[in-house]
Amino acid sequence: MISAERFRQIAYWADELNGSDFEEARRGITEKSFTAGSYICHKGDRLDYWTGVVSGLVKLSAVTESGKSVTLAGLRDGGWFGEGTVLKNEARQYDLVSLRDTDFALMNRATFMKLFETSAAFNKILVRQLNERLGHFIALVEYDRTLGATAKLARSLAWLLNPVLYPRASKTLEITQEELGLLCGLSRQATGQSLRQLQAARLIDFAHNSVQILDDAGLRNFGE
DNA sequence: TCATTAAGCGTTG
DNA sequence: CAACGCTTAATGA
Repeated sequence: MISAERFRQIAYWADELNGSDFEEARRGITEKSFTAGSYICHKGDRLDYWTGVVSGLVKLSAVTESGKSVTLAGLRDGGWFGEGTVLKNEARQYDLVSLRDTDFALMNRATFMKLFETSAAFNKILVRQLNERLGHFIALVEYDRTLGATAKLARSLAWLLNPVLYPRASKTLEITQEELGLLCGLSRQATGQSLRQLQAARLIDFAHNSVQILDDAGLRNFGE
């Protein structure tokens, strides 16, 4: 269980819930840490929690038939995920890997289902998240086939700044080029090169350990 | 063949 | 000391 203050810190949606729902949610959440490089879960595992990334960086990936790993999404601090899996009460369909030391907030399934069945505000939060993620996965279909390296990077960056999934996110990301490469399926040097291209196009700026987004619409539409 | 990558190394913040 | 840029040899479409 966590304090009300802590709850507000780690869940951007906390204050959308009314008093009793707020309490219900708060009581159902615990925190857990993972070190860099560890698997939070593999495909097929059960993970019966709605999960928030408090701090750190997480990769959501799948393994193709040919055996290579494909990243489906990156999750940064402030993001909440797994609502689809908890709702359907099924095993995870993807691998979840922490790219750095990461702290998670976990809402247990009983709490999640109770809120789902009784709280309109909670449903509103869920629908908003699911809808946004649907858009992400649709974009992903063309992503791998048609887009070049720089466009891939541009889309990944745009998603890490998604205002619905990360309403509190600043325009500056603290992330290394290697981590960024892991997230969008690029090597370190390809990532660096693409960053320079996006900078030349005035869509971003970057320095050691950080990327600043200057034009999110431009990033989303890059390469069209 | 041409493009991309992992590995190593010197430099930088 | 970790992150970055650059070179090189290997790899693969």
